[in-house]
Amino acid sequence: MQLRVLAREFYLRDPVMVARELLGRRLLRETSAGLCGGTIVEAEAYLSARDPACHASRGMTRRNAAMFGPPGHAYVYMIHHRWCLNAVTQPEGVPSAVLIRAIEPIEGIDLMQQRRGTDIIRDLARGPARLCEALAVDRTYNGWDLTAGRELWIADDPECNERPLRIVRSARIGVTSAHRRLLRFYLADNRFVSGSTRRAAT
DNA sequence: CTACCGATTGACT
DNA sequence: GTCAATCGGTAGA
Repeated sequence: MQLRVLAREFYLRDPVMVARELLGRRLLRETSAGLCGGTIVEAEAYLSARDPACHASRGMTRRNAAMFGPPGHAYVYMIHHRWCLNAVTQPEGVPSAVLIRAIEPIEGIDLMQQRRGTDIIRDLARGPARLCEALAVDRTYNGWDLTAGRELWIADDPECNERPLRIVRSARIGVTSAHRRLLRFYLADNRFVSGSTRRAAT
């Protein structure tokens, strides 16, 4: 089954909308070692200048420059010596993005097990840094065009689009500022979601 | 140059 | 549930 690559227009929108709609889509990675990837089950929105938790809220630096670039490209950053993957949203110059926090492994599970050093499928890509390790994503993919449909891309999943997804909204994980904002989205009752699966009180 | 911090994880109580 | 590891990015001298 051929999965259709998500086009630039998908990302040319508010990051909240993009975060919600990335759930159920397929994140894929291909190297000489083979194809791997899975269904996105958890994502967070980071909202440009007015969001203190957004890396770009205090202007452009060498690190966050990709966030100011065109939508549909990757923003890869390091935190606590581990890599995390974002998809840049909104028009060029508006530094917003969606952090992809977890996938449910589907393709190339053996390859991901090898990269992660564990056989436990639930631990392969549950959390943004584990996800990057499983997919062999590092800073060389900062700025990568996710709409190119090779090496690292996101595709539609017809099966997931057929049925309505049960999406839960909560506060973002590890974010100390702007805790009132509920900008994390995940699939209800999915074992591959990281962190707390409690809804934030409204 | 040095000092501090963090969108995390894995180990441990 | 708690907590330390560990180092690139950033700000500041």
